[in-house]
Amino acid sequence: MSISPELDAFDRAILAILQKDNATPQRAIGEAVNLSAPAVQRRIKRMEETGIIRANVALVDPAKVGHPITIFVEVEVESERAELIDAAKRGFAAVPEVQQCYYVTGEADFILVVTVATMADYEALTRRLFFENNNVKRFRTFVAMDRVKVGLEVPVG
Amino acid sequence: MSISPELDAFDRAILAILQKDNATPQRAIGEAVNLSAPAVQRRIKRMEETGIIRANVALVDPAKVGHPITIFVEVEVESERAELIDAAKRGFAAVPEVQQCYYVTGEADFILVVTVATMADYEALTRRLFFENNNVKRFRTFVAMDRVKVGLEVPVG
DNA sequence: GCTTCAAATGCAAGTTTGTTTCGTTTGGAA
DNA sequence: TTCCAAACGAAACAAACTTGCATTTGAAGC
Repeated sequence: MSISPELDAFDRAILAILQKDNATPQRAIGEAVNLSAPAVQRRIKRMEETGIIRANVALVDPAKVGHPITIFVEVEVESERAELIDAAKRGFAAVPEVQQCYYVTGEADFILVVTVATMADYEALTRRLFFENNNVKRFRTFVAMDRVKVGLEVPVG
Repeated sequence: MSISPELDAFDRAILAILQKDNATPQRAIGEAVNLSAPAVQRRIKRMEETGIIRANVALVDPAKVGHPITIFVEVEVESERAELIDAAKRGFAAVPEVQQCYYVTGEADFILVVTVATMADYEALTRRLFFENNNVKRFRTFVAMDRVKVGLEVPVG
């Protein structure tokens, strides 16, 4: 499929702006990178089509919508049989409170980022996701006291 | 400061849409939630002003811009003196490759999410951030083999 | 029960932004 | 040098956002 569409300096400059604020008018982007608005528009469209831009989204402050608690969970599984791992991936990904889920090497198998309203909710979630799951050997919990830096920005410079 | 401006069902429905795609026309949002476009626009504006919506951004596929490797790092510090912790927070947050940084309870003090082009880059980063930092006692690395679910979406239902 | 007032709404006009068209330029390859 | 494909900018066009205004709604006070 994708013929790795080789980004030039214009594309990178545009991405840097859009990763900070994708509501920036194309005219303004154009002025910033020395390109006309249509040129900017065509490049953005192409990057969306090729999947370089995965999505355009609003970032919501979790605390202000009733989810003040962010938690990291390291999960260790019993068996790494492909079939069971896939099931675990699907299971974790399907839970809205699980914001992020990574399958990792090292002393754990999965790392989850979870957002909840109360510790009671987290406790209920652990029961559902871990205690009632035969393939989960053990898990470790890290509660965030400070979300020092939160984002999904990728350096493009 | 903010007198938590109490979200109603309309606001939540709008947020749910914007967290998936903030390029959705306000008219379309209006149809989905049974409100006129101006009403939608005013609610969005208010949520942006009150900080419920933190930002509007494009999500970029790291692999397609030359950062195919995502790594989690658990960092343990020597001293938890407020001054040193603050310095660590500032130091981590200032690094572009550090996409996320949380100060946590538990067996570690910080958890970082790092995005790099090569393991050599990561190795160089560890030298800079950890080995050359007297307050870092130890760190553990987890390399992501699969980014099962990646986002910052917060449940609002 | 009636009045009042603040907040939110919808419609319609006005403005900004996004998109398409089209002719031109640019950089390579034949 | 010629040719061709890709990308560009200016301008016309379409769509979306924004504002003003009159109306509705709901709760508090009389």
